[in-house]
Amino acid sequence: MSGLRARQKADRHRRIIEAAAALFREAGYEGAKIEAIATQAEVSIGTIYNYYQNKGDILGAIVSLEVNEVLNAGRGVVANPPANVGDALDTLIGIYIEHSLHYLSKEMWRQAMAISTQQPDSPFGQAYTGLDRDLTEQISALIARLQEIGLVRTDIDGPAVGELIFNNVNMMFIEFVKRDEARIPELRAALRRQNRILVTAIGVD
Amino acid sequence: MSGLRARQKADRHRRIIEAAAALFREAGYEGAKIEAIATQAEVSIGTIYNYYQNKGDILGAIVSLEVNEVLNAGRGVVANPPANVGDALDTLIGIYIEHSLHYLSKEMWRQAMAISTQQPDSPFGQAYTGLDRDLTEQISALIARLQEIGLVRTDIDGPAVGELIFNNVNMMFIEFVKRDEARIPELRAALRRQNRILVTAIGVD
DNA sequence: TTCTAAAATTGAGTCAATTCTGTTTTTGTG
DNA sequence: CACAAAAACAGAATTGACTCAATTTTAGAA
Repeated sequence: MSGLRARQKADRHRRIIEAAAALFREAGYEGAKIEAIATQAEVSIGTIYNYYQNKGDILGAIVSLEVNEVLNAGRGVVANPPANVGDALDTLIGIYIEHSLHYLSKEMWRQAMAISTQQPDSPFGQAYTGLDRDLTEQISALIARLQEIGLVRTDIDGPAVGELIFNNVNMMFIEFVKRDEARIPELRAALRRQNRILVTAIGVD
Repeated sequence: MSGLRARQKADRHRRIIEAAAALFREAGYEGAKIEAIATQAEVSIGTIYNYYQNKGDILGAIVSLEVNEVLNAGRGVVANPPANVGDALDTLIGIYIEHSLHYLSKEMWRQAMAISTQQPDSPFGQAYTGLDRDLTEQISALIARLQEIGLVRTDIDGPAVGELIFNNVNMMFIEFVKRDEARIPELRAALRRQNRILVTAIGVD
């Protein structure tokens, strides 16, 4: 049977993640001591390190859950985009931004981003890079879809536009999480203003 | 006299920075122990923490030196840009990128970027945000200059274009320092390809 | 059921950043 | 030239992430 051991393992994974997520929210990333996570998850410190390479990887697991939800929500927009380039971009980006603080606080995002640049080769660092790539591709897919529909000129460099847009969104999002007082509506407005330039450049006349 | 104390202070600052810069390069950021920096700078551990709030701030001081050099070098291009929008952008961005690894290794950049997102309110975090803003403004200034010369349409949103370009450059640079095997020529080529879209959008016909 | 190898768990111990408190140096005043 | 207050220094003590050797649990063969 692959039963007992596998079940216990999955259960411990879940308990660790839940305990960590709760403590990260309550006490912040640094404030959540490994010992406290271990106690709350009812495992020992050593066990946590058997499941995750380091504290950052625990946060990484939580971030992946969130970003994958965002990607999923984005699929709907790519399949059925609003009939206008500006609105299409705004809708997709809006989904990214509105979902982003569902499970993760700004402080958790800051930590996650920091770890992913600090240790790009760690499991989490690579996963994070992969998620960024998936998001970029989703934007590129939207551009391609808009080309099919005839809303975007077919002679533009789609992938390059996708990268440009994602990089800008990502950087704006980084600045957003760096300032606790920054608000979502202002972020979206700034992005619309920036994207307007691209919309006129790539839209059919 | 405000002499002795101030002179010793400046001297200690310099010794700490020099020791840290040398050790960061040799051993990497994590590998450079505070104790070793203290020994090499001929001060005690406590004194280092009297001068800098934490290890990250020491790195921050070094990064500021580098970025300020880059900004300085950029001024020349803004004052006298090449007579072509694509080349002007490429020249300014080229200066940024080529200077970037002069004093700082990729590993040091990664750490610096990580710390600036992790602790946006620390002295270094704020300084880093300020440097980013200065770079954005320099790009916007170049756009404005190109508008004066008549190379860029005057009906476009200059500041928004500046932000868009800088955010993209910055994000590409982050990805560049995250991969040790990434090379400068490829980075610059990718940026040219992305900027081409904007160049056609904002250039006069 | 009993036994053995493999897998998983445990928590005391290690290591390095940061803090804290007592000591020394500098300054400026009488 | 003392001397007291302020500033700076020193390094031992603290703290918390992470390691590792010893122990416990599980799987499955006999």
